[in-house]
Amino acid sequence: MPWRRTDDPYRIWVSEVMLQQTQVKKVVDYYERFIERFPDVQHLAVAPLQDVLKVWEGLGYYARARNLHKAAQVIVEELDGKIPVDYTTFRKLPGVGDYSAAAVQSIAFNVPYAAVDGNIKRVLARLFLMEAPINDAKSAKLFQQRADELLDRSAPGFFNQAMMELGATVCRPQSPTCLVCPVNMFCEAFHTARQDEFPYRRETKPVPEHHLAVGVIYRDNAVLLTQRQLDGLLGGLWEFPGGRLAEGETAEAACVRHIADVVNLSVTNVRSLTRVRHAYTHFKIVVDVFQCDYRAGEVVLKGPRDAKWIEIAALQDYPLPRATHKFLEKLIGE
DNA sequence: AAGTCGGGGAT
DNA sequence: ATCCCAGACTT
Repeated sequence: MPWRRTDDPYRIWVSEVMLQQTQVKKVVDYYERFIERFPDVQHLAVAPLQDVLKVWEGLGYYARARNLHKAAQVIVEELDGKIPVDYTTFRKLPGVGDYSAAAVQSIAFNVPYAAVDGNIKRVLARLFLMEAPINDAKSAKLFQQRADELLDRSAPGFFNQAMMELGATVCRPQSPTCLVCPVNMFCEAFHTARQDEFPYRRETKPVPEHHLAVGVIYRDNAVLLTQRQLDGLLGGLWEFPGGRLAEGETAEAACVRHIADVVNLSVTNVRSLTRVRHAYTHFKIVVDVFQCDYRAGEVVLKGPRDAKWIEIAALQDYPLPRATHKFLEKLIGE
């Protein structure tokens, strides 16, 4: 991992933010490109948010990028441009929670805080037969206490990384390889052959599926792209206008209706392009994509933060959601 | 304490 | 299909 070969606290911080709820393999390329484009906290602080989102495009949880950007500005403006060597100060920065504060402070500065992430909770649950569900907020304090007790205060960064590495490679969710585990002699689950029962999890709820219709509106050689508000789902990313189907409504009718509602345009020659599916954390979507031609009206936004007519070739300059990328190729092929 | 917020690899 | 990932923030 490239962030293991540096002692630059900025780089270690960036890696820890990217690694939130994201697997190492996925992060590596994004990390390399991010560091190349924003090599230090000053470069990140002065960069336009759109540039940061473009580099983050496809990594998900875009609030991480917005918070990282904002935190960099706070560091430059209020903290002398240096990552604070202090847990409490660093923890106050936007996007820095208990885990990231402990990880960065311990790995970059050798400050003795125990990090607790998903991997470590699983390792602890098995080591001590902890029945607290690892996906329940009520369990957090218990796992933190166990981690605090176990922490090697002479080498906290090394210890935290070793615990996570153990969880990622040996003490895996399914089929842990206990026979080659370096700490199996300490593990209560292994001693009682109950490693497959742990960790406990609280039940998760089924996710609903929504049906959407969006329209690619052509006018001269351009199409209309709208930007989402900065807060909420996919904040700051660009997309084609559309929305959910009403009860009993056809996708085509919903497309025309939402275009009238969201950007105040009337369109004509509506033709179906394709259908894509995508899964978010709390719901799934089926999106019917239409192409259509501008007929009349002036763009007035209800919902989006901004809108622009752009040429198809310029789409690659904008941060777009994965669901949009799923039909972009068909659009360019036209 | 529960809900929101992406995307993809592993199984 | 389902799980779950080097979580943080809002309500």
